[in-house]
Amino acid sequence: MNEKKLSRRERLKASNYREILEAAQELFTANGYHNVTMNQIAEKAEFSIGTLYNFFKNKEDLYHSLILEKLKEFSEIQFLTLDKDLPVLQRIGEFIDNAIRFFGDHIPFIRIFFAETRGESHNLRSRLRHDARKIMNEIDERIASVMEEGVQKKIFRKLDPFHLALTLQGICQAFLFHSMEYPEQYPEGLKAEIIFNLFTRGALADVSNLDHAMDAE
Amino acid sequence: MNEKKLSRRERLKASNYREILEAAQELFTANGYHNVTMNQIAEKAEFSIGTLYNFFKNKEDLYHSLILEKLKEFSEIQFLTLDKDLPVLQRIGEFIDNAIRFFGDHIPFIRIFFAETRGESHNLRSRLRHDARKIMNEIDERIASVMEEGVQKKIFRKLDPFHLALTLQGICQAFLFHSMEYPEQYPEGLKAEIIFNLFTRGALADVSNLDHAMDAE
Amino acid sequence: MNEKKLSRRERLKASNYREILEAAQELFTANGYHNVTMNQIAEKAEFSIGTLYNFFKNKEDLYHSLILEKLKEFSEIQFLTLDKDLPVLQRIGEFIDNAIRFFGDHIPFIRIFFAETRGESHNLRSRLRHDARKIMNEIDERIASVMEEGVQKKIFRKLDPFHLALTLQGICQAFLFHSMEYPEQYPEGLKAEIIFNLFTRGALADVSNLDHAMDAE
Amino acid sequence: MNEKKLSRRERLKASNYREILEAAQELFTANGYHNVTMNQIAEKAEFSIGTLYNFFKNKEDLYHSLILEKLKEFSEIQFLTLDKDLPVLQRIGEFIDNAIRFFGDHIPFIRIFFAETRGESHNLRSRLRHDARKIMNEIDERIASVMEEGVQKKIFRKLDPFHLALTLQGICQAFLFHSMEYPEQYPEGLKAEIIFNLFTRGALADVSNLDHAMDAE
DNA sequence: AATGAATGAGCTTTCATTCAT
DNA sequence: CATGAATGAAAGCTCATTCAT
Repeated sequence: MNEKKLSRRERLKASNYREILEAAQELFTANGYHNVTMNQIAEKAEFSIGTLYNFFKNKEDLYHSLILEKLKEFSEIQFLTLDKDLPVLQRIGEFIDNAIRFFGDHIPFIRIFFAETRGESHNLRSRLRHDARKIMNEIDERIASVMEEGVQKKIFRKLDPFHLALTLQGICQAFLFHSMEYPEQYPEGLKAEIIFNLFTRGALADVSNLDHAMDAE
Repeated sequence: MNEKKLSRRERLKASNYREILEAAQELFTANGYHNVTMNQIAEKAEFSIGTLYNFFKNKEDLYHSLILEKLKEFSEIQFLTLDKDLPVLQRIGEFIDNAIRFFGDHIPFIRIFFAETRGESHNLRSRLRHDARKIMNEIDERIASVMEEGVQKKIFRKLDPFHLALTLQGICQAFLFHSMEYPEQYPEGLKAEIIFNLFTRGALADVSNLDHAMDAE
Repeated sequence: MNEKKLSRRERLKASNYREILEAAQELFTANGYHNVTMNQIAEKAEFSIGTLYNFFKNKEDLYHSLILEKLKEFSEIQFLTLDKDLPVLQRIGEFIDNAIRFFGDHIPFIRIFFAETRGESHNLRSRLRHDARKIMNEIDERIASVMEEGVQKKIFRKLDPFHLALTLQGICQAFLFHSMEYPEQYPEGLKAEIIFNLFTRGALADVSNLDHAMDAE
Repeated sequence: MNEKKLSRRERLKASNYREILEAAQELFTANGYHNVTMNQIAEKAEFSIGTLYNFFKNKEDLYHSLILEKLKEFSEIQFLTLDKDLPVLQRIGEFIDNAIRFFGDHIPFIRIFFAETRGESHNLRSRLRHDARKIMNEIDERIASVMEEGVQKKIFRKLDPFHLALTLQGICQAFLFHSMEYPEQYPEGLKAEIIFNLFTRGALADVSNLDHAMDAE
């Protein structure tokens, strides 16, 4: 009984925490970190400012928590996929699927996400940078190990597995960004096969003929 | 004589303009838009604040001018290359070279650049977003037309040329970002051949065998 | 039985009261009124904030209670001494002893004490000011009456007894403050004799020669 | 002409600086540091808040400047007096006069002054503490050297000159405080002779008879 | 009684921008 | 044109206090 009571309080607290983060996410993704005030978040979450500061040390901390939470969610999904007992190429196909689906569901978030892990992020936010990078690296490393598996099984060419991982991530992100900026060009959604095809087979029509293609036309 | 005088004035004006932009660039790349004050820029450029406001309507305008200037510089370099009278693959090779070199020379700028073209950039800066995206699109379109040329010449597989352009850009950026975050992994600089190789030939060892590879291992 | 229960409760209550005040004293003396939060006091006292507000109307009230408690303690000690059946000069000697000992035991408290009875203490705290001053005045008056006794017994010169009281207090406080700021100059503790000597005999070597001393050297 | 122009600007600036400090002094002395807001000071000084922050780094800095300015003023007056080519006792007499007059003119300031040099002053204000104490110490040392002169000239008893200095300061301050709290008791102002008399001659009627007085009555 | 999450008025401080000189 | 002191809206954050449990 006592436990139940405690649990209810804790559940309430956790629920409030989530509500604040959700309100913050909406505002941050819509306006960017610097263009959102704590008052706005409080208002949207229907709490007082003081309550925000009971949950988070400061604005940075709130932001930090928000980004890392989403990133971890993404990371867990991808780890589950990459760890599956499936052929290498199928795992990679699923990885691409996941990326498209996850960011499709969080399209506006992708911007804030990249603003943090790639773009402007300085001074005080260096810890976030560090933490976010760590998670991203873990994902990259995990893809790389799948790539290595592919190389050893002679499915992939004998290339640096990490380079393969970067390539996959790069193509995914380029398509994601473009579909985000011009959603009208992808009426039925971004197709994972396109990315998969480009990643696996490359651009060339006739690989055996590369030298010739380079010199003369 | 009058003309000379005006010309001298104009040269001076242009030089002051450049000095302000340079001071701003250093500060913005080091600290990010929101963490740089107009006073700091004025101080670094050795002008008074009032003078900054004679050159630029406001802080946004200054930032806007700075980003677009750099972006145009990059765009011009790439257009010159893509317009050259060279085989398709060589133009693409040079394009990769240019990207690596340009961002290598402006490494800290790359962050602010992507913050604008990809990540957080909102509200008031929507015009900058629009303008920057326009330039980026022009580059993408120009690459796409080169890709199309490659497809028509049967050098490239029969794929959407714009998808090929996105793929190339994606791989370039993935490597650039990674080399920026972990410069120690690229002691002799990022190699254009790696990117070229991955873009053109893809990951697979034996393309003819794809179906088999997907199903069983 | 009922009485016993109540009594136990009351004892508990009184003990809690004391614990809160002690925690508050440590924090206030270390950081000053404005730099201590009710939360800090609650934490240090190992109670919840709510409990603090069951004992004290508000922060002012807590502070008020704390200061007056200490002041009364001091006052009681000095009254006991000044009321003793001893020669005037011995009572004064003991008074000095007490002052040194009391503030020696409560060195950090002396600061907060003087901040209240002398320095900054305004607006809302005017009642505390009034109450504290009342106690201090009672002490001063009591010393003055001892001084008057001394004057009547021709031990002291025919001076205003209250002036004598002020003089004694002034010398005591000057030495106390100095020893507080520079404790290293008083390795064996502040000596009551020094104060006693200065108070009773003054600075002059040859009192009869005062006029001469003033004019020529 | 150019010089005149500059001078006018500088004079204006200095005058604004003084106006802000004066407004601050009035408010601080009336309400204490923590009960005065920067907005109030700005309003009273008839400037915007921003202007306050052009003159002072922050609230602490403003306060710091104010206290030290007054303290230096007092210090200079007393140094001039103590350095005069006059008999020791006359210099001390003038010192007392000065103290009474200075604090008489700045009666409300005395409170804030002692709150700083004696009472509550913590954390961030430790530098002010240090600076203020330094000035006070310089005064004390200067008095002590005058006292030493008096001892060497056999005007004063063979006592520690610094103790004599402390005694003088203590008596002065006790009277000042009391006259501040109960101004109605000093209709014609505090008399310097009283302090001088008590300091020089002490309380005892018959010094030669001290031992007897201590034991019996 | 005891708790501690929620409150929100009110504080200090920043900084883009203006404009008289 | 150049200057830079003055501006003041608006931000982040604190903390005494309340009250449902």
